[in-house]
Amino acid sequence: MPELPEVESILRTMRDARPSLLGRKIELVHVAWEGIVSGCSADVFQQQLQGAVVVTAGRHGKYLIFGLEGGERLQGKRFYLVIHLRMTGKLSLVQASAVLERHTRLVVELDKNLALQFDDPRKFGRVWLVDDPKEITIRLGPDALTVGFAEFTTRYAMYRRQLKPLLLDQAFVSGIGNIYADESLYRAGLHPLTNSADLSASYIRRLHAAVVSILREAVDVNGANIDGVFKAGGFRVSVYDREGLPCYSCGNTIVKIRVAQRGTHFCPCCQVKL
DNA sequence: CACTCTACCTGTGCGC
DNA sequence: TGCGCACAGGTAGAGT
Repeated sequence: MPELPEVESILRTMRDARPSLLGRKIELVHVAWEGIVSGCSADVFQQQLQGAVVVTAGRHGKYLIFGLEGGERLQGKRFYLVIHLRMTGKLSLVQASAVLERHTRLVVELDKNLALQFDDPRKFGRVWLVDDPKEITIRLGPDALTVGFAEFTTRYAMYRRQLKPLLLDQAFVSGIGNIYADESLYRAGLHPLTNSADLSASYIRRLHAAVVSILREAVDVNGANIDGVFKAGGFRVSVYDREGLPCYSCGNTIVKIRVAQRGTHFCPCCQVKL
């Protein structure tokens, strides 16, 4: 269940660790399951990737964005490989000789005897080739890890809806998933069913601070966790998946409800409905 | 705009 | 032990 911190962790591994994905030339592309490719056919995807060099690596919300140059697509012009891991996707930089796993959907073979391998048991993950990453990110709000208070407030004012689905809405702010939505609301002391229009300015500030601090802390502990076992990484959850267990703060029992078809966990004592 | 529901998928873990 | 089924959740899209 990669959310923003897990994707950031993968990005840092690919970009900053040795060996790095940056500078690698794509030699061969093997699409093991065609449904993974969005926006063009698997054949076109393979042809256009082959020969290109990875020159940049970035992220917006839960989307990984790799800049490419060379190859057969629009000679001389940079283009982009965009990857979304959705629920169960796992991306790793492996030795080219690595044995495919049962749920390997895509292998991008690189020079230096490396390969980028995309495993995904549930086939929810997707990859795109685009001329401009905005084709994907135009629909997304600002990245939740770095969004400032002013922009957060401006965008917040565009909606009046329950806080839980608002936080999950990638058009509002991008990168928050079910786990960190619940954790952010707990830290902010806000009930998930509270309507966004009912928050005072100080509560909006508190919500922003909660979101950003939770994500930063999660990024920090995942950064220490290099071997690709993610889930919630080293982050210690306070409410998520803790139904029936005592709240760390007040000792009352954590409750689970369904909000917008999602499991939603909160402390009925610490989280007030305004 | 807000909301609800469905589809996409398969591994897991429960009740019986 | 095994069967059936609800459940997990990110996103798109359709419908109210």
